[in-house]
Amino acid sequence: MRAVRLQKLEALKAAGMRPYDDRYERTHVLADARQVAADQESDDPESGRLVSVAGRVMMRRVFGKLVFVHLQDGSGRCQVVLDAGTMGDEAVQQFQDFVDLGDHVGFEGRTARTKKGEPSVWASGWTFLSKSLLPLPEKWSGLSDLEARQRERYLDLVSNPETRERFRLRSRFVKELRRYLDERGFEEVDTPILQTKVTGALAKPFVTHHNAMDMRCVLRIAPETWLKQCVAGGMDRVYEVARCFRNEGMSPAHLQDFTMVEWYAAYWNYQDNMDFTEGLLLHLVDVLLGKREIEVEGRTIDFDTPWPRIAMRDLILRDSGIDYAELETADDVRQAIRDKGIQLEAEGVDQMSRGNLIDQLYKKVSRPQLVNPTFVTDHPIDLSPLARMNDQDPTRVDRYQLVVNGWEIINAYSELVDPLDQRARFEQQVAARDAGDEETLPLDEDYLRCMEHGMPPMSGWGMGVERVVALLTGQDNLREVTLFPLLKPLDKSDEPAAAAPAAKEATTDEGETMSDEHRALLGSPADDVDALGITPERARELFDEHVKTPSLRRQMEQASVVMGAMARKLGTNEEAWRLLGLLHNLDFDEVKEPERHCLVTAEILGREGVHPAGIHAIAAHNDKGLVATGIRCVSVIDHAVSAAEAVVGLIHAACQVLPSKDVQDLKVKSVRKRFKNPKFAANVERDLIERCAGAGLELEAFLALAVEALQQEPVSEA
RNA sequence: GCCCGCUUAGCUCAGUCGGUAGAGCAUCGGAUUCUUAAUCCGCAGGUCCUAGGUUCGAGUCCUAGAGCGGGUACCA
Repeated sequence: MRAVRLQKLEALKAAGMRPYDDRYERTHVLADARQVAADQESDDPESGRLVSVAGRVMMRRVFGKLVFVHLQDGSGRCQVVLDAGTMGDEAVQQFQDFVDLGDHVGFEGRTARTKKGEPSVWASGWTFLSKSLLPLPEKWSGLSDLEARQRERYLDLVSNPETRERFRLRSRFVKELRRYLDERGFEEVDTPILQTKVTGALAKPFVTHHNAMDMRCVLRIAPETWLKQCVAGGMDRVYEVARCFRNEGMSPAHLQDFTMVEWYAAYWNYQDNMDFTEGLLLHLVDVLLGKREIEVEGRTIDFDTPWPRIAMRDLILRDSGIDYAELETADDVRQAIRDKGIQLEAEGVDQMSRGNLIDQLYKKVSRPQLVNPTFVTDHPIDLSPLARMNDQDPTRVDRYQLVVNGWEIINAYSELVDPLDQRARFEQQVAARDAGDEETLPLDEDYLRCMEHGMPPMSGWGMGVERVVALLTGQDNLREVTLFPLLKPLDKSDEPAAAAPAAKEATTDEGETMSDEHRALLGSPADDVDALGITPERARELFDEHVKTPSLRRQMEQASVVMGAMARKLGTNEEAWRLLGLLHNLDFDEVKEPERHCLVTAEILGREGVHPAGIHAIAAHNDKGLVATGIRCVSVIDHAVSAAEAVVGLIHAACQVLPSKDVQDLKVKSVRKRFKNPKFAANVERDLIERCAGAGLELEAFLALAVEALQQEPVSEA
């Protein structure tokens, strides 16, 4: 079909037309042209307006020398009629010969109505604007495959009007929200997305690397603390439409890249906040929908105010019969939940803190029941490190969440502005982190300093834009209101797996020293791993258990340091790379046969559930034993492990010939010289070091990086 | 993470018990000056997601993998 269209493209060029024009002067958008045609007194083109319109050809019906075309632009659709009598045989014939569904075409003509009364433009001439080479989706069903609709959203937008409407509503929603806030004295600001600390929420961040500053950065998970600093600076009311990123599980109600609106207003508390919020959202619902009831998943949601305000304690008491105010410890709460026969699905219930248990209980028994907008207020203090403590009850905070249809739409509080209390809360967070809680806030001295300079009382909130828009448009999946959600690439050519078969092929006639079982253990290469699948603590235990020789221990620790430096340089997962360095020779003390070296490590790490790419990287560094059977360096990590493990040998040897034997006195230049001298430390495999190229580092830069890393983080032989 | 499901023509979808892979729309050729998912006649169009396996024979059965979706867990 594409070939046919390419032929047409050539043909129309040969006929002197331009397949891709640069502009077209429109007098009317299609919806307006159609309206003009509908409103005119006579059906007759003679009495119609002379107009020019443009759009995509969506449908065509041919009656010999009479052609009906449905044209679509951003405003809608309008029919265009071409007839030989008005336009001439040749122009109609050329249109027939050259134009396909999907092409963009401009028409001049007069507004009119057909004999059947359809408002139309009676064309007197047409202009080619853009040739399409690929066909549109089926005209009646449109594009329905969800994956295709996300990968090729433009086709979804062209062929499914309801999709177009949904995104139009999202756009209007944000515009109207801005207008509402602007009119009430809020200033819109922009705060950093790229930052050095995780602040403002409890979530795992995306980690990246700043090359010029050579430092770890994270993408923001919330703009909260920046906005409060704006208020401290005298911007009494601020807001931001903030793209935020959270590196957490995906679900219909969670995106990793999403839009949150936050605002803060000085001198308000959370009660003021609720009043304001009710007015704001009701206004948006009225303006955007023109009605206050909507249907989602067969349920009716009624936005009519006032919305109930229920304290979390009362809510849970109502729904489960448990009054957590009477339960002082986590164990008491756990017991009460068990006594009521309530089953919490969450993992780690046995270790959960009191606050977390209450939160889980709420999510289980109460939140799903909340269909109409409801303010859930007065949360336990330990889940709200940035919220103001309640004056009467120090175990809870002045906070609310707005829940609609079981979704948390808004999270708000009277902000904590007491620097001493804030510091204590941060310290609790740090303690929780030390106790193993992964999602805690780090102590933020910059923010505390701002607070110590004085912050006015204030209240504000964060609202998930996608969630609200999904609600208003009756969608149950946030991807339906995200134009281009993240999808895995389909193009297999750029995946590392494509390179692996080549390595396999090259070795078919070589010795088979490895069993299939072993081969299976060795994993598959990948440029990076999100998580190695082993904790640092466990890696250290394995290290202590298997590696006894002091020099080997030193060598592995140094390799770990170098791997860490490489990861920072390359912007990859530093922790995983460090662990690979630490574990790469795990079996060296225990395995005597060189060809079995790494296989035992692979077995051990396989049992520990280590990421296959990591096992592959370690296995690939024993080129003496395993290269014959096909395990060789393919990915970035593979090359990095080899280069790191070899370079520490060279550096150690170079240190030994220094008078002080101290790495601090080692010069990069001398390491470079030693490298070039094959007689120096002859058993250090230079070709392994050169694998740094495969990790994207030039030799000289890599040597410097390794030396500096070991100087900054010396490893003693103990 | 774990569990379940889906993947067939450009699009929307059938495909029986394991026995020559189908329809509609779109495309291509033909008829048609008032259609509204036009109609009528005809042609063409396939990596049945990928790789293995079982079988005389696999879209169909088995194994592994990929993409997507759903559920569940995690998630201010």
